[in-house]
Amino acid sequence: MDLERGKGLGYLLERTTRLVKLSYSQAFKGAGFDVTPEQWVIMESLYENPEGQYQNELVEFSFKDAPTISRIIDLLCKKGLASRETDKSDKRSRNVKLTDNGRETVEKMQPLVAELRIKGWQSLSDEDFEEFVRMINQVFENYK
Amino acid sequence: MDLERGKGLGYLLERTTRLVKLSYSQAFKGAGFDVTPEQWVIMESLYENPEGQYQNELVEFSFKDAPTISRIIDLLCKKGLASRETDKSDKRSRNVKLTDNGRETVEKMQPLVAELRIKGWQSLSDEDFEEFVRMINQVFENYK
DNA sequence: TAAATATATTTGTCATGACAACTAATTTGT
DNA sequence: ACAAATTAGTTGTCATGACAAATATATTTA
Repeated sequence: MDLERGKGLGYLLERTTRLVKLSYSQAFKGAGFDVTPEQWVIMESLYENPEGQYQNELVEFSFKDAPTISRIIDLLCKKGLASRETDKSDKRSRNVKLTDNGRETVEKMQPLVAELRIKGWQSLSDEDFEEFVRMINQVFENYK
Repeated sequence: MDLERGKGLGYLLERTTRLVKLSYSQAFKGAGFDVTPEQWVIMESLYENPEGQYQNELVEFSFKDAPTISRIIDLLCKKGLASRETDKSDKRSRNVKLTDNGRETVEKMQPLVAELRIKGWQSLSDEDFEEFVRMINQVFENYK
């Protein structure tokens, strides 16, 4: 890589992340799923939490801000993939759950996502994976 | 990192990239520079190419699409940091250059950017850097 | 050379993401 | 108990980014 052009880490991270997202996005669309990668991440989290999650939990989990999460959930609800219910004991909170349709969609998408994840690691070893996770998390900590 | 939650590579890349961009963005703002990280990347490229660059060159360099680049340049021009001139021999092409003010701004920002780049690599060795570049570029190739 | 293609850029639309400001509900401090 | 502070979520605004479609100019090809 041509790092002498001074583009540095941010450039590498940014263009790769953009490509990964694009790849997921096109694969989803190509397989007939009207779901963005961002929506997928939320759906996966909801799938693993069948009792539902409060929006602030999703905010914490995703490192995105509350408005962003609010709008992603708006879209999931509009598409009938998730539902929102005001909490009985704290009327500020809204519990988000997948609908039956949402759960089915996650299950149908899982094999495709598994494939895409494998694709990303081609030509990289298990050790590489661990190293990569260590380093990217160090970078994350460095900017936190 | 809690990878068993199935978030995979995309999640790691995405949240880290978002944080890096946020960190740059806030540092720029805090230092009084009204420049986004995306605008900075373009400005840096233009600084290294004083003869100017055509928008399609910037598209290729950045891996972004033409509309995105067109709009980033709109903003740079609006802020008086860059200028656009229709090419004499090919009236479709527009040559983009930094203005004097744009060049000065780059020079003033450079030390801050250097600091931020160092910050990102804290606790990581030179070998780490090389490994990281190798791996992230492999991931990039895997999705290309 | 005229018609078909290709290229460079722009405009429109939508989703994401950051920030500020707002509403509504809950908790704290006195 | 009540005013102040905190918390959960929403709405507005702007920049970025992807995609589709449009415009304008160049190039190719029949």
